Amino acid sequence: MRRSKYYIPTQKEIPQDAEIKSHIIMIKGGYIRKLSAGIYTLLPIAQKIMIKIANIVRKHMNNAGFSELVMPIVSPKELWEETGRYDIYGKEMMKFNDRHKREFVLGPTHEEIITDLVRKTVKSYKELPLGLYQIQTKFRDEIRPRFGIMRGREFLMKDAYSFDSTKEHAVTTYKKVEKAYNDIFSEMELEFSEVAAQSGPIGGDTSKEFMVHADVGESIILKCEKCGYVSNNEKTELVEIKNEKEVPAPMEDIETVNIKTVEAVSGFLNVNKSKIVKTILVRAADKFIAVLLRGDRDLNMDKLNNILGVDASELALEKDFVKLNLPSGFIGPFELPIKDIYADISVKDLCNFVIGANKKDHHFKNVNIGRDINIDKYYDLSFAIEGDKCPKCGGSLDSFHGIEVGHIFILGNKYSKSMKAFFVDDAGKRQNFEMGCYGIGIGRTMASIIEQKYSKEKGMYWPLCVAPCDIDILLLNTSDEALVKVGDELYNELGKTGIDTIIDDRNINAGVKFAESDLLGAPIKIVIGRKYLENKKFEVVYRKNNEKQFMDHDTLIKYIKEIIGIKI
RNA sequence: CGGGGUGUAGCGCAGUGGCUAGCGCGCUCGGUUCGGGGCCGAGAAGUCGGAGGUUCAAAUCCUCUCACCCCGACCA
Repeated sequence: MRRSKYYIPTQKEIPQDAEIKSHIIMIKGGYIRKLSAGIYTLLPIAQKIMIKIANIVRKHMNNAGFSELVMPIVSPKELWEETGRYDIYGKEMMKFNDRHKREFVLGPTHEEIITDLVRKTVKSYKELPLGLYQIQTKFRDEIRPRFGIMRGREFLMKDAYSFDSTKEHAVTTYKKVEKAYNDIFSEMELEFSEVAAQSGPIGGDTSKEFMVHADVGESIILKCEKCGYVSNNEKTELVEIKNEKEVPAPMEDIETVNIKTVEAVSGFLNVNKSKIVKTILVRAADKFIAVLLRGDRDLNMDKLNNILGVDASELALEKDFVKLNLPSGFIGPFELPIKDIYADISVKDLCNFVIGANKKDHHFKNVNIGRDINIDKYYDLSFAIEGDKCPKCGGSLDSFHGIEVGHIFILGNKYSKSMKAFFVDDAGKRQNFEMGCYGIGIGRTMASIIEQKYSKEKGMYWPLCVAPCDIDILLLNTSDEALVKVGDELYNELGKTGIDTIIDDRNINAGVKFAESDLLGAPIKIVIGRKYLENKKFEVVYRKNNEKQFMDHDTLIKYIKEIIGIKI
């Protein structure tokens, strides 16, 4: 295309609300425009990239035996009530009424819709396994959309669903998708990790996340340097958190006026946070429980919920403390009027520690388990952090940030059961489908590529398979007819071979063209300036390695075909 | 949802009671430059987020409201 006729509304200023690289580049480079919080228009170059990413995903999903369909974005409330997710999904789900006052939702995901479809159409084991996917807009009314399309409310997602006759077959399908995902992200030249993401009731290797390595990633990943075990910090199991043995000192009651937080207690008493045990009051299923954690550890609500066997629990509010007549900021396990106490393994073997005294403005010092308080069982309740022990081999865990671009999951019969989705097996018996679901954020993948491939010095580099165009010709001087002719001829010649070329034929400053070219990130950049007229050599940069070369016409064509050939 | 912040030209911002609201970038026109968002000149462009109030006088003070952004949602 000719840049003069193409729509790429760039801007020089960094938008006020853009914080991360990909967001800044996408706004400056004319990829996206915000319409409302978390809602964006995809402009032509972004749309081209999205289509290419989607097509790579399609190719590998098709290979894995899945068929593409498209489900409606709007679905009736009743379907969501069948699984109970109408309430569980809560405020994230955008709800509205039609003119007849019937209630509908904008699909945040499509398990219910696909299960409904399959239960109505698939009746026999002979039709299984069945794999279906769509590339569809999703809407989730996120609490806090941010980072441009990285965490938007409206976003494009590939979501796939599998239906198998047995658990074993479901695992086979799951493995196929796992392979497909590895191929997809590898093809896009992303550095990523496949990360364990589930330790709950289903257990085992039944859920994995695909994480693109990036400092701005919202997920924290732990990796064992010794055995290579990788997991999301939300899911990393902890077997042991070491505490030093000490000679017990006598317990003391200390006045701590208005000293409420671990931070404050630590400073006031001059003790390390790891020598404080915090008592967290949690409301779970209409009753209150207390959780004991070492002061430097954070409570992982997911782990707690799994242990309690509840879907959700929440921290007690100030009014709960009032109701229970507990002094907020000073509660502790000593004579606590809450009988359900869950202690984290970080508290085990801890000696001479500090706890709240259950008395306003008082803490106890030198508390010891067995002597002052009793704990008969320890649970794994905290987030793993760098330096913790690997649950597999005992090695040390390292941590880094990642962007979750894909998630694969074995669902079992959770949906097929609640929605009464059956098939008849080879023994003539009615069975629930064994399901799996598999997502990839298409827009988020695009943003992730920018996070990894853009640098201030070299500009953006889009891998050929996803690039908004293959070649970017910078025609620096449009008032020089001879040069214009050279540019046009090259542009037309490449166009005829089907190579996707853009030529910057605008009558503007060279600096602007270079700056915008760095934002566009076409893998091959060709510069035609006055220097060309001297020696008839094109300046060519392959952005992947940022190598600048000068070559004559025939060499250039050969070079381009070589590089583009890699793609085909 | 809690806390904080911001809304003034397309974008980034200045303007804390006083005349006709400014600056940079962008845009238009003219000139110049012609390999890293260049330079000179001229110009177009604003219901100062909205509503109400205080005042002789409001972008500026007050109330309400809307939108957007940031932090938090680990507090024991």
